[in-house]
Amino acid sequence: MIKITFPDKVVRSYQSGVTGLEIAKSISEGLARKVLSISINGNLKDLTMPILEDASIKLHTWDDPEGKATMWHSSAHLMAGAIEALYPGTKFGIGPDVENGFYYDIDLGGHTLSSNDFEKIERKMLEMVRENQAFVRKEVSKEEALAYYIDKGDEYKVDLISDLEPGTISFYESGHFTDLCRGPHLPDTSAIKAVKLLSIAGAYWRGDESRKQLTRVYGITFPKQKDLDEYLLMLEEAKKRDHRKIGRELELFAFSANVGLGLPLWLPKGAELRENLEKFLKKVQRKAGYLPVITPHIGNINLYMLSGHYEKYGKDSFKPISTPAEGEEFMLKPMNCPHHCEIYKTKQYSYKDLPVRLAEFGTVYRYEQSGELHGLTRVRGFTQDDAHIFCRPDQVKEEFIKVIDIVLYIFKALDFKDYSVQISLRDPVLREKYIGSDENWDKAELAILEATKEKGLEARIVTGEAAFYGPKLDFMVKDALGRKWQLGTIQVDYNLPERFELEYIGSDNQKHRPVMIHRAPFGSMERFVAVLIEHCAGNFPLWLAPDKAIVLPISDKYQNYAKKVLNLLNNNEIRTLIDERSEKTGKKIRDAETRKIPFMLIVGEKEESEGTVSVRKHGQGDLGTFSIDEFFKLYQDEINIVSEY
RNA sequence: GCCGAUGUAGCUCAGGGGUAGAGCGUUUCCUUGGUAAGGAAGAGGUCACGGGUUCAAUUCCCGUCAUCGGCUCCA
Repeated sequence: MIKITFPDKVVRSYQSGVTGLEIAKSISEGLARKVLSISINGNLKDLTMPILEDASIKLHTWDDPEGKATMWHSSAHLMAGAIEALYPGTKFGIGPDVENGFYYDIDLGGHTLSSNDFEKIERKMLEMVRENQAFVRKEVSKEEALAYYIDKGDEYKVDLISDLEPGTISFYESGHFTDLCRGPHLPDTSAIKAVKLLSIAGAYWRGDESRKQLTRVYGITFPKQKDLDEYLLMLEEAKKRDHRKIGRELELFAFSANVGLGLPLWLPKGAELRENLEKFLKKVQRKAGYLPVITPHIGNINLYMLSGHYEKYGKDSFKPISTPAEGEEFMLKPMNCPHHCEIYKTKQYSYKDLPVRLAEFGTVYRYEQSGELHGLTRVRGFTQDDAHIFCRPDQVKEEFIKVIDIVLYIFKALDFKDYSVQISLRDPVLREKYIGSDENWDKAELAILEATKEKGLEARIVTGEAAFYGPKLDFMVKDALGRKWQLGTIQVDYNLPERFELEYIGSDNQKHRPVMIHRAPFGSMERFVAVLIEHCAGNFPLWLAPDKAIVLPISDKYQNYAKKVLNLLNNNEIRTLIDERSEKTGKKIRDAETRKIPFMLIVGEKEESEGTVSVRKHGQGDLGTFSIDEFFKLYQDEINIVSEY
């Protein structure tokens, strides 16, 4: 007998060799029907795996991330089996579960697959589900595994196995399909009730652009048809929050082929929104001791050669601009850092002067690959809410923490709760990707790790994602469809100060090198606004909304009074519109609601005679009648909701 | 840049080898109405662009461009 400990600390005895499925059955038949996989001592395993020793377990159902993962991983095998049956000779790369479903990378030889083929594959998958195929684990030696795939002619699997340590390798067999796989899997396909293939894409083998491109098929499965229906409905709803759609509907921004790809045009309402955000951050930065600077949109090519940016990114930039002077070339500014370094160099600093914090809403231009452009989130011309902090080595941690505080304050003010934090360090192998000494890199990375720890931030550490001059701390927020975008970024840099020979005079009367912190709490105005739009679905908080109110006269007879109200509000810095059309009030309200204008002020005979307005709040309905002064108070109370930094 | 899909009015979309439709929006007129759509008439299209097949192409084929979903990249 062995002792099995459940998550609630209850301990029960079972025969040695009992399986997760048998344990589930011993609890209830209902659980046995729902259970998908098991964690044994914290390791995710097959339900059919015999448990031979005392263990702590947790049974996973669809309600757990682990249960979903098992279901989707098995579904990837199911799909691969269906594709192999339909397209014999297909070679298989990898097929993991992902956040929403699964994919499989396949090589169909000369055949091409398109979304028109999805239905056929889905039908085949469901057919295989009805056969109730079991997932059977087999363990073989590395040699046997290699022999199997060499014989099958699947070079991708051979490639994968070759990288594995010698020893036992597991295969999973379901129906006629056998796959190299660590597992775990469902006991059989019976839990899979609804199948939907979602999209098709090219994906480079092992994520390497120089290697062959495989066909990646994305899909998702559910234990109930209803769950699939709900998921598809959720996707439809998410599309309604798309910033590109709302940006057009609310007249915030646009693109023009004549102006150029990825070069956003900020329309009047979008510009107002952006300025509100800029004003907000400028106020915060003024309090935090930042000094505004302004630098040109172009810079001599030598500046970027000095910084190292040209060597690293020159070929991916807009081409240099030639001038009438022989051999003279300028670049469109791809980043602000070198300019700010030059500003630092215009005077001599004492250690007592540091830190110096230079801030600029700096517009930069980067020639992003055409396939990468995406609404406002990935563009070729954008404005960074940039600043560079030049400080003494002993000030790095404190300054870094202060920047984290600004980022967190902004996220709080905008109600961004669902963000993740990532620490990007250098790749210790590909040393040539970076400039500067290992000693400086170690110092910079340590500073970030310490500051993050001190702030209690739960950060994911990723090696190889650092900028070429220093490690980063990034704040990522998801868009409506769950795609992660990097917004706020903070970077520690010991290298550019060396390249630019930046100095300050220390208390020892000697020259010392300052440390530079690059930081942009929004990241860029474009991307931040995009994510903000998707976050609030265009229903901006009052302090950000481009237009605050609209006056709706009930009929033409009250136009004069309506205009009086309009002027009164506009003269009091409340951006207000008026709807003078000869339309019914219901229509005017409907249109104002659609335009997501925070306040609707309805005026008719009653209001004119009393000198009042009837207030309707966007999304909330009628608030009743207010004198103008009462409305001002209502407005001020709401606009002051943002707490002070 | 690469893979796949898509491209018809300002927007959302239908149609289909015989040169084009709806709703919303817009314009004009009527209507002067109290909390999410009043009525009528009109204007608006090189059916993305360039080739090819055909008596005839917006429709079929090829190419280009753009957009969308991914991959790669992201200072």
